[in-house]
Amino acid sequence: MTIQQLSNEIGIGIDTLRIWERRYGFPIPTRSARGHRSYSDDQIHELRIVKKLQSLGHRPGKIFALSSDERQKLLTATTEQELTPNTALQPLTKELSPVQINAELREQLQRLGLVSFIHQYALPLLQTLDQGWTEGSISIAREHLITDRLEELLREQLVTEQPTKSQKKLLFLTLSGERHKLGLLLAAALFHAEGINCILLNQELPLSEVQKLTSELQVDGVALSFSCHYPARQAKIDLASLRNQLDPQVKLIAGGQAVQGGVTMQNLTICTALKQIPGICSKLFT
Amino acid sequence: MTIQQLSNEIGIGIDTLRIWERRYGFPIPTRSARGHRSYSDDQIHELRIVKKLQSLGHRPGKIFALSSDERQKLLTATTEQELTPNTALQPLTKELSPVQINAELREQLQRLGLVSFIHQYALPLLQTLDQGWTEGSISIAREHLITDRLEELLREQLVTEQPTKSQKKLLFLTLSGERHKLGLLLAAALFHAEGINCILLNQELPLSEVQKLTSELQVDGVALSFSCHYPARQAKIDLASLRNQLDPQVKLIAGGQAVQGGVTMQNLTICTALKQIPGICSKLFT
DNA sequence: GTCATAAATTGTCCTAGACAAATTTTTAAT
DNA sequence: ATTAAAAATTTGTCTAGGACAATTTATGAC
Repeated sequence: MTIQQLSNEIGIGIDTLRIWERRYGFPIPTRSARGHRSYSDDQIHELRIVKKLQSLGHRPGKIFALSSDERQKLLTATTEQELTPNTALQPLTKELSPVQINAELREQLQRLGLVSFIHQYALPLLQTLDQGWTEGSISIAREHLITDRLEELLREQLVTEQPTKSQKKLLFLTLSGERHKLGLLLAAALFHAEGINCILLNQELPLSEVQKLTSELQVDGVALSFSCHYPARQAKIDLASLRNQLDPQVKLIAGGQAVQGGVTMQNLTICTALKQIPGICSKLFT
Repeated sequence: MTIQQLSNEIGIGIDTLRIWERRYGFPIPTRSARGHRSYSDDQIHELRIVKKLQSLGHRPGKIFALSSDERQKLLTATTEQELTPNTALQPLTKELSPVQINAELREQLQRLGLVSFIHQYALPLLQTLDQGWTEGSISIAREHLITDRLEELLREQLVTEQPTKSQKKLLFLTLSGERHKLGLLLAAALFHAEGINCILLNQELPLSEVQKLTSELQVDGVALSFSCHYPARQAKIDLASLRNQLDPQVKLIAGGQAVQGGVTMQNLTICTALKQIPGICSKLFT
């Protein structure tokens, strides 16, 4: 596997991969005849764990000082505590076909209602998938499959259930370079449950286009999500720029790991947890 | 705008941007205090046009030999001929709100049926959007918005209409690095119309995971899409590798610009146009 | 005209170095 | 001993210029 492919695959920059090799001596790939790097499956797997540990707050220096086994241990140690065991999820993560997955998800949604479904079912499910990947009991393919079905179901909710006659309209989007949209979707679903008219953009949008769209659609606010992969510094800059471009009356809401670290600004609402959404709603729109 | 952001935004590699500057003298960005490149809005717009021309088959050497105006002319000249004017589309591309766009799309779908909707409405619409962007009459934001609603509608069709009791199951996916999924979605919708049970993955999948998923889901075939942004060489390699990994009984179908250039292989079906889908269906599954 | 060979074009990789932002450690002061 | 400022370390992203294989175009022989 090429350095380019690897970078794409696990979401670590090419420059970063090279400098890790130079500084920490890992990963050291084999070289092709032309001297190009070629990574093994093992190295890819190791790097996934490294990436995971990093996003959990550990720094490269420490991560690379550990052996492969120690890393694995650290990973389970770090994630374990957060797990809320839920036996109801077991079948979903194991044997069901996509049709059955769909059926199961829909049934749970019916039973719990949208809000409880997200908090009591979807979030634990996502945690379990994560945990399962850590343990090696769930393949990436399966994780993607289930996440995909869940996304589909939630997206459907945004369209089909007509919101109550709230005049409030919110635009949900991610900026170019932010490929993680699940968090945004969950947030949108919860805002939807609060009676907000939610417009969710699946495509990533250049910063400069956001203003055009908000004025064209005459929305009352814009909600953005910045995952841990988005440079926190950049998120801050982007939000400031956006706040500047937008009409002061348009609310600006940001969520995701990259904005947890004390981004503060006039006229900007940071959403640190999905639980806050009802509160944010009533604060902004009443 | 940073070189990294620019690269993300328009889909041209960082190395490529630098070497274009070295070789062709464009774009030459201003430099920050530390010597880092900083691109202007004009340059970004120019580069979008360059990218477009390139994907239309023109080579960089020629593109960069032209002036800005000449490039614009060449672009309109190249795309113009393909346009099938359709006045019915006009309102959609101009003034409607997302809710109205949704309504309009749904009405057309109702009226035409899925297959005709795609051929007679969706494809011309996408062409018009493209054309509109070229002329500068449609913003990127609006293009994304409409594309997004269309995607949503089509994706819905795959779920809601239960396919007839065909035993045939097809998995539709894109490999890591392929971010364009619209073509795949259109194809899936047409296969769906042929009575195939279509499982569409929204997430990009590593090559190595595809085999696991096909065997786990026991699908009868896998369909992949490779847009013009995917390196054609790589697509060929990936397909060969995949064909090798998969059970010979599992059909392999590939589409998109990157596989138009004479990729041939045992037991691989190349789909060069959406019109071919009914034929492919009957050939593979009867 | 057709085919093989040579030349030009093009994108991606290479090395090695620099530096700012963020974080940690050390030092100084109360 | 706690806190604050200063120094050192860590980390990711940028820089430059070079190399080369894959592809496309031009040249020449038949």
